[in-house]
Amino acid sequence: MRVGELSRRSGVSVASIKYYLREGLLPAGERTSPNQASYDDGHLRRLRMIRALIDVGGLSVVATRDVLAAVDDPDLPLFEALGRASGTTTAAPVPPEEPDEAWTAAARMLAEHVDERGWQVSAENPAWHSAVGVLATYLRLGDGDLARQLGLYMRTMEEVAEREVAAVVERGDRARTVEGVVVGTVLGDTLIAAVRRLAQQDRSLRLLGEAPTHPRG
Amino acid sequence: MRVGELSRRSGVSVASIKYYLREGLLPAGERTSPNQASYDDGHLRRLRMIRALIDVGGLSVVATRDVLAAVDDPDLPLFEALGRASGTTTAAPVPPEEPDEAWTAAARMLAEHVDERGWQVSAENPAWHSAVGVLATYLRLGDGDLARQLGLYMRTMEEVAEREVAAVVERGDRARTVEGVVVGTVLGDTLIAAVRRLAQQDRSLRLLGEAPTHPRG
DNA sequence: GACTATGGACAGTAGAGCTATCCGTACCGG
DNA sequence: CCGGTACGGATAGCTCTACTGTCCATAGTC
Repeated sequence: MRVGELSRRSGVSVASIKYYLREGLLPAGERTSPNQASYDDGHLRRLRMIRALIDVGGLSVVATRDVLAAVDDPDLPLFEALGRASGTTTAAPVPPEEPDEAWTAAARMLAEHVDERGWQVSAENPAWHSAVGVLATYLRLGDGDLARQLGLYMRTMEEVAEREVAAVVERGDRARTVEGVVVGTVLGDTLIAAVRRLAQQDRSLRLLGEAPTHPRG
Repeated sequence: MRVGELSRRSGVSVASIKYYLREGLLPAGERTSPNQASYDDGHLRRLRMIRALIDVGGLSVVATRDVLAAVDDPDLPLFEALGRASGTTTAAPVPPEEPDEAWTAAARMLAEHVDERGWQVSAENPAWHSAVGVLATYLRLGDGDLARQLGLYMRTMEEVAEREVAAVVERGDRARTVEGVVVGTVLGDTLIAAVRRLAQQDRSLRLLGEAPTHPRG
């Protein structure tokens, strides 16, 4: 198919498709003549992924390109590719330019919890810095209430990750698997956040007795 | 204190403070003369919250303003204020302009799970649309793997919310409580996402036997 | 052969989030 | 009370992101 059809079928404007091609998010089409090209279902698929990562996952164009590059690299271990999606989540706090008191305390706290659960994680995992940064921010803001929930979050996310990884193991095709994992990881953040809000509304209703303004349905 | 000290103590430039004042994120200082004002620890606190919500929580300036307005409104029920923070998370997918097949299927799926767990949530909760949007996106992208994890996410988030709400119940001061809840909710998303990444690395290591490139320490 | 579509290059745009400048007044040390 | 710095308020400007529009020469299409 040509670019017009790709645009119609994906709902993405031709101008934007050209932009994604320029920025390296979308591979070039197959040349049919020195200045003509044709695209296939792979391009359509990729385009839909791009929009999902940007619109739903909230990634920037650059972050999306990097994630997709990791997906495309067949030499990258599966969860290394996933790791590339790590640094791409919602705003990572400032890097440890000069670790202040809060940062140090936060790092110690995380390390203790991780050791306690026996997790094997690398310090290079951007998620590590991200977690420490959030913890440090919360400590700076006052009481360590969020910090006290860290154990809870780790316990529940361990179960979540266990099942997510298990679901991946029983697969064949590497390319499709990686795609699914990356999308699941990035979109999963948004889904989990939304589900958390729903759960909070339900629980607050039960525990605080506050009535919802409009029942669903 | 005057604006210079506020700037020094918060690490936010005077220009940015003026900007936040203009945009209504930060209340005006107390007038000491027709064109002079003084700020207190409340302003400093608020300023730190603003930076946390923007830098760590990833909220936009406008979203931050709205969340803070809800925090300041003493008539708003506690978890109604929290609900205001809902629409502010990472990128909500397109509103249901014209509910296509995927959207309808996603909505049905969510409704079934919610009914199954007996959650009481309102359709006005922006998190509802957000969840449906993510689910629909995943369905459009291909297999419904993420969708199959929905039950897992709901089960685990129910436990998380249960404990978060319980932690809030045992409090007194409304203003501080709301602040803590909002910060905990928004920053919690980032923390949970980071912890999920760490857990995924650990579990993938155990289940897939992929060695981390650099062990922590 | 007229007409539309295309690839490629590049300039332009809109919005977000600041940042800089200016002005007239206020505070502060000497 | 005088010079210098700080302040508040208003407005203009800047940087970055994510497109969008225009142009041109060539390709495909009826």
